[in-house]
Amino acid sequence: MKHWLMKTEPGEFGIDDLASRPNQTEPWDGVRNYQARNMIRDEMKTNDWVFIYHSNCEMPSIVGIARIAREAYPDPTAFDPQHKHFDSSSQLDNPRWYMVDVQFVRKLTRSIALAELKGKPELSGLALVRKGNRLSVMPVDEAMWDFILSLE
DNA sequence: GCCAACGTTGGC
DNA sequence: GCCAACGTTGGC
Repeated sequence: MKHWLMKTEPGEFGIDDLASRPNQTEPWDGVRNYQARNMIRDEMKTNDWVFIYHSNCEMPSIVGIARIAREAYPDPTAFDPQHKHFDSSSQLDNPRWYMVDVQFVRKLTRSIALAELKGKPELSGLALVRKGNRLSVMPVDEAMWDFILSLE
């Protein structure tokens, strides 16, 4: 069982939006970064745990927990010329971009801010706290996962 | 294959 | 809104 962190902008689609979806589940479309794509396509498995992280907002924070509800399948928004995330180089018979379905589990009892995470030596290896990090999907060591939950 | 230009991410 | 960091593009 792997552990992950996935970023989302609460102004676009936040943890509360996820919780209010049918089955509390949402296709995590729009990932257009190869490193993130490779993890989504090749490594994420059903029932893997996910931290939901709010980025690009007043207080960037880990806000909740989700699980992988469906393993990788082609991201249809890449095929739709009308869509914001359209990519003409992704072909139906050779999809370039993939997505998973993510299901809400629970919100944290308190949001844990990036600023707080940055101060923890236990998390120095976490990609999220490293300067210039732009990955929207990243693995989280089990030890770090447990440590972050202990801050709750 | 190099690298400058450009676009995007995302904290602050 | 600013800007550093980083990824992608495309000319050569």
